[in-house]
Amino acid sequence: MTQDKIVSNVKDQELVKKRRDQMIKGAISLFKEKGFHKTTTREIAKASGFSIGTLYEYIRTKEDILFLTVDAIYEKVREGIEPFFNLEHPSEDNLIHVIKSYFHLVDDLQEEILILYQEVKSLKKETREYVLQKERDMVYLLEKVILNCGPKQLSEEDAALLANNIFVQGHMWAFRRWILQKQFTLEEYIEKQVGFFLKIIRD
Amino acid sequence: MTQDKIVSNVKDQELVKKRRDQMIKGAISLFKEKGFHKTTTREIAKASGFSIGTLYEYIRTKEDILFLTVDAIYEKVREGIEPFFNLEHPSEDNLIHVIKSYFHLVDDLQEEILILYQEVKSLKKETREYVLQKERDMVYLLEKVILNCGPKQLSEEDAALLANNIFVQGHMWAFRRWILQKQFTLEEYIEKQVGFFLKIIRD
Amino acid sequence: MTQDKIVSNVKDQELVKKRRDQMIKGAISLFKEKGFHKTTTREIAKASGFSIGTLYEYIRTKEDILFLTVDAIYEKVREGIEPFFNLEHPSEDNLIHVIKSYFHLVDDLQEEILILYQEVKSLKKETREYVLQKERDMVYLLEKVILNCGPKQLSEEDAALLANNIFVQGHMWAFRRWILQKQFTLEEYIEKQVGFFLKIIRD
Amino acid sequence: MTQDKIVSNVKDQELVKKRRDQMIKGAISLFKEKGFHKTTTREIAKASGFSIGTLYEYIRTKEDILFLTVDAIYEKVREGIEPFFNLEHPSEDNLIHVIKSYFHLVDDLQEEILILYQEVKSLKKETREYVLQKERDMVYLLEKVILNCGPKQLSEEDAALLANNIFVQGHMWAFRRWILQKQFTLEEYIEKQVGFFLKIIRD
DNA sequence: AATGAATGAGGCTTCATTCAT
DNA sequence: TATGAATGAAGCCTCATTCAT
Repeated sequence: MTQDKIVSNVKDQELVKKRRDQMIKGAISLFKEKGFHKTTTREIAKASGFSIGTLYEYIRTKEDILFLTVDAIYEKVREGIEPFFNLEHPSEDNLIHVIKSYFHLVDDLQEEILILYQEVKSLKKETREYVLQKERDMVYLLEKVILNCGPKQLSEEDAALLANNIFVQGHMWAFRRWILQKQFTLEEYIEKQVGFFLKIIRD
Repeated sequence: MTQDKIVSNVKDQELVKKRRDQMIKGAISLFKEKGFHKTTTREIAKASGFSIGTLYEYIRTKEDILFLTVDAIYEKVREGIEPFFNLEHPSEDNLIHVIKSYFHLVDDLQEEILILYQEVKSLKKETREYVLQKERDMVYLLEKVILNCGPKQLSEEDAALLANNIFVQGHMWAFRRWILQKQFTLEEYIEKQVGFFLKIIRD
Repeated sequence: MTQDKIVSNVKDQELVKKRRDQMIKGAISLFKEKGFHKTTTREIAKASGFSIGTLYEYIRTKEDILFLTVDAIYEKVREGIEPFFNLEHPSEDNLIHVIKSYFHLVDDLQEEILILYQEVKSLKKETREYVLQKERDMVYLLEKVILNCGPKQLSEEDAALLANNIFVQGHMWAFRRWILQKQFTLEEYIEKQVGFFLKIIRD
Repeated sequence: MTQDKIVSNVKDQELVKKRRDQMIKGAISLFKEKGFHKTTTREIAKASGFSIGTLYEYIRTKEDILFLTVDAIYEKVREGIEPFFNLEHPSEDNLIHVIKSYFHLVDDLQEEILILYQEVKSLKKETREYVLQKERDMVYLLEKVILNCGPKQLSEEDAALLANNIFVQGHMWAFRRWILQKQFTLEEYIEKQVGFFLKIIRD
């Protein structure tokens, strides 16, 4: 489990979980506003509702907070999509439904997505690898559905690339909102992107 | 002109240009490695080949360096694509040529693209707007070509969205290289993405 | 209260008072020696008996230290005179006693007085106004006594000017010591100035 | 001569005088505004009408500028009073005339006087002694006149102290203007102070 | 477990002075 | 003589982390 990767002085595992959740919530709201580097540990402690001393009872370094935060965001995304996958009975309909749901999810988590794009680089190699694996897992899931439910049989490679495209097209709704959200509503955006996608996989 | 937005103590404009170019070169190589926040002004001065005092003769604050750097990257991209546009005689062939050239360019500028994704947020509103306008201009150019040379007439909105998709598909070659470059060579990636694109614009 | 005008990170108000008092003591001894501008914050921290980090837990900027210091000096002066005023029963005797005590006080606080003359200008408008008001209050007190106990009735304006003269004649014992203390002992100086003063207020 | 105490690279003595006069004029206006320490050598060069390089052709260190400036102010004061002394035929009338003229002079030179009070301390011992001697000389002159023209014979010591009082009462019109100039016009101030002075020396 | 005062390395920036032209 | 670009020591301040209570 993710949180086990971070050492805490406190023994009570439930408490650790609770405090870290407070911490993540505080950190996300601060990182949205000013980014990881411009946010101080004191600010995080305050936003989490406890003292700087307490903060350090539950983590070792500031980077630990970034890791917990980034990981939590990936979990939010995963939790937000997984329920929509019908892995037993894949179908184009289900695929489209998954994609649309994913785009709605990204719209909800815009700022969180931005944090990923800006701060993952600041993680050290090992933890970065760990969180990127989560992304890989999700892409792989989507790839499988694409592969199995297209009307026409796609190559694995095409499916893999299309899965990546979909993922990034979701993200770009967040990180290019300064241009996209001026021109499209979310629904328009979804319709168009799904439309393009269908042209590719059909026929 | 961009550099006029940053105040320098030095009067000789040629020298200012020269020193700032040294600076940008040094900064890019450092930002690639460790990002803006973890790079110190002293390191930038050293990498630029002059003293910290000299550095501050040519800028006012560290953020000025980020602005100059980000702006220079956008210029590199612009200079790298513009020559390929044949605006007098738009054609599908030219469009495909532009797109392929752009993907090759992105491959060359991978690290620079990453800097954009990670650090533009650290610019203050005004300068951020300024550089984003450059991106908008490029997208608009591509949009026009897409609009005029499709075999089938596209709507302006479709063209706009497709232009954005192309741009981001370029970038993602850089920012998702941990996943894409494991599965595809650059040429394969280009072939596939262009193939998808053609499916969309050709009926 | 004065110290409330300066923000501290530390919550314990007693501790804030204690640390700031250490700070003021250290700062005064340094400012006496080399003035505000030539004294570094590190020197002040060291002279105060704590680290630079701790120093900044109790103030926001170097100028805050100057304000605290200047204000403390004004307080020293006020505390040094006020007890001598017999406001219920004003009399020439009491007036003379006050003046003499004040001159002795100035002799004790020579260096501190010099700090006022040299550094108050470096305070920003608002805080400068604040400390000058303390001086005004003291002058006004003296003015009242002069007005009420002269053998001959003085005009308010004469009393006001005489109060200022007395105050400055005290200060000048400090800031012109290079000339006055070569020619007079403190007692001689007091006798003469008081003598002159009496000539003015008596007929 | 004063300026000989400061070394210059330039040989032409007339030029040295000219450039230094420009420099003093620039420096005074800057010191009035922001004080010696907050004024940079670059600003002084600019206000003087030449480059930082040229500035350093005429002085050795920033402190040299302070010395030249302070000395020039003392000279202004001296030149402003001396003509009024009638040393051959001392008289009370002449004395009063001198004092009044001096008070008017101080009114003209208020800001310059403030510079003296705030910055003389920043001179190194030797140069400080040098300029203070100029003040001593002026006081001594006044002392002699007081001694010789009183209706009643004063002691040398009384005369010396009165001379100092007059001098400082002039200065205080400048350095306590925040309180005095709210209550008195210059003429009222002069009348009152001269009135007090006459009460002391007559009778 | 929780607190928050203390620490000091290190970052950004300024500016007096020099020196090649 | 005049210029102004270059220098780097040094100043102010921040902030991640520790530790005694």
